[in-house]
Amino acid sequence: MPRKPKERASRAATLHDVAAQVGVSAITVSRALNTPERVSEAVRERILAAVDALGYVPNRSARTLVSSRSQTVVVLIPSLSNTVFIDTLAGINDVLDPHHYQILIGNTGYDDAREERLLRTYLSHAPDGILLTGLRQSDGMRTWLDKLHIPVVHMMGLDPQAQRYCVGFSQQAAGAALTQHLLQRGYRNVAFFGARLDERVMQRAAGYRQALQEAGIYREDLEWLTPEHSGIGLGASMIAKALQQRPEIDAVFCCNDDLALGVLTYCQRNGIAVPQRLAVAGFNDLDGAAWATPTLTTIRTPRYDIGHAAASMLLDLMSGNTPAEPMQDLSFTLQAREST
Amino acid sequence: MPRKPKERASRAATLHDVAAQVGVSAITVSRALNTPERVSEAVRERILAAVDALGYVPNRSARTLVSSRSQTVVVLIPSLSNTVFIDTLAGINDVLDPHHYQILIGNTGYDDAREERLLRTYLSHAPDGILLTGLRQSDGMRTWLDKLHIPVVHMMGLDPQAQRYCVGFSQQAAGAALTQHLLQRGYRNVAFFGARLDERVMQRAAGYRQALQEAGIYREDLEWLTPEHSGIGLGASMIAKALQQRPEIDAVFCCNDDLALGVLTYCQRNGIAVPQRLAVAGFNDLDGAAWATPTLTTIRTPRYDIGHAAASMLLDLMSGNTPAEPMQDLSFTLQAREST
DNA sequence: TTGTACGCGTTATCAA
DNA sequence: TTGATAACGCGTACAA
Repeated sequence: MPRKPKERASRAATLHDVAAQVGVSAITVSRALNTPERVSEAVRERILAAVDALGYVPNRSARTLVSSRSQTVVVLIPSLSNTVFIDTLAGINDVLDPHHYQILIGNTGYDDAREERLLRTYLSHAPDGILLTGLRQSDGMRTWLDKLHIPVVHMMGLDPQAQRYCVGFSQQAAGAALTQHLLQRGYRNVAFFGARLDERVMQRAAGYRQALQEAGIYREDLEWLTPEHSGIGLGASMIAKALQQRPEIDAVFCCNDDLALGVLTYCQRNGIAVPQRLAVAGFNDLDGAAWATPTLTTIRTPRYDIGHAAASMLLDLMSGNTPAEPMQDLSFTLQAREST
Repeated sequence: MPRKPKERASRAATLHDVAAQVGVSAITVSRALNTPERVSEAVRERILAAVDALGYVPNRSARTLVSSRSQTVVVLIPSLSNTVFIDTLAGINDVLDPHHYQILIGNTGYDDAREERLLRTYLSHAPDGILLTGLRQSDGMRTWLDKLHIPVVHMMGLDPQAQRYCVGFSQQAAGAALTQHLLQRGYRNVAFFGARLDERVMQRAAGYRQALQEAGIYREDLEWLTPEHSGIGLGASMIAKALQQRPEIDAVFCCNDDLALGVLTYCQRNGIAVPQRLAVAGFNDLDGAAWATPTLTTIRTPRYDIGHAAASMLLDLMSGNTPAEPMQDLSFTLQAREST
């Protein structure tokens, strides 16, 4: 049955509206917009004029429905207020934007249940690909993902079994490297401050333990772990408590720079000499680390590159290719500064 | 003609697949998921089991297409690495999430052309509502928006003509208030540091000028404006240059806290006494302001509340209601601390 | 409570 | 270069 145009109050213009105005068929308008070279220049110009005049905007839902390609990538990250993931997003965007992929950002809030809920919701957009943070997704998520045959790349960490596509670096190796640096500098009572205790923090803690155990001086009672959200204030209160409970500590490995900046502030306000009385190290090398007083020793993480490489790998997978290397280790750099 | 199911390799499960498995019609499955109370419990349970077994995920495109409601809201912000907008997003999310609206985040990068491009792209999702940052959208954007009859709420600033829906506070009044605070403290040669020079920064500058002009001591040559991106490093280099060019300045109004923290760092490293030799003030009251040495005087901005209120207003508009108050002034607070 | 018929706006396919 | 036709997967309207 031929289409009979409905007389609704004022709906958005469609391809048919543009086609009617120009006096061509809808498919010609579609081609004028998507494959302009396949439409004569005269017609094309009249079509583009009509598109402007009517304020026509293509309807992505219709396109997705019929072409079964959404040109959409879902990215799940734990937090929007953490520079690390924003930098990663920038890398992702720089790769996908030129290819006209839309990015749907999901903020999991470091919450596994929420991550699973978000994923299910976002799957309804029929994304062409998915980028996930970390590798500790629940079995439920794995099941959904396996059924849908949508390419997935994991960011930040590495898969010990190398069974999934992933781009990142060894958080544990980085934790060990930073701890060894402290040991080399002569510190013996090295504390570890961990907040939020997500996958990556716990891997850094594992690296810390490993290095101290190898040196034969690991002590469980020099670890302060809290599920609280990280922040400068938290770092300040943690060092206050730690110095009271274990005054012998002479160095602190903070699981991120925010905590470390809090420790530095506390030391400055309380006349604790850094790095003489206490060495302080952070993780990530945020903007503030190089500007702190004293400047902060930390681990520089390749987060922009991780986003960039993960998106590139995903692009490859979405084109039906198999990446040569399913696991990319982008490594890290020890940034030694005044605080140690 | 009745639908004939295609035999494709392995597509995602559809309502029909679930229906076939259970032995009911597709519409019954649809009802079981959307209005469960209208389906008998026995059938519903079998349907839910089949949904799980098949890994069925509803197709949003199809739903949007047929119902002409996308349950989607587009939010355009200038930057993801600025805490201000992340906090705003949190407020938006807390309102829209419970109503099952999806948020599409567009990052304009403080670029008007990019904002317009992004908007056009995102309009293809047929959003039910739009949240924009600021009020300086191009004429092109206004035209598109007017044609589509999609509710729009502007965030952060206020419309002088009160012709558009907006939630924010007067950036100019805040700039004036902070400047008056410096004058009250006895500072006379008050400099202004502006970076990136977006709409809001220029309004703060206008407030700064207004206050100094009212005091009869405005000097054009104490303004340092740069289109560069803001940052701690930039603040440090700006104060270095300013002190060299105009050694008489005794206070600095930085257009945001990042610049101000850079100024503080520079002063600390160069033995410049704050606030005795130089007063320093920022804008926004970020986490670091209260932890700086000395603590930083700044303007606390209600950014979470702005997001919350803007989303609430949009929700109202999307339901077809007309908000009682089209313009909400959420005001600001002067946070006086040690640096002044 | 359940089902049938139809169309949402677009593109793939095939034909002219 | 252009067009006719048929889907894509779902919800609305109506019927049983």
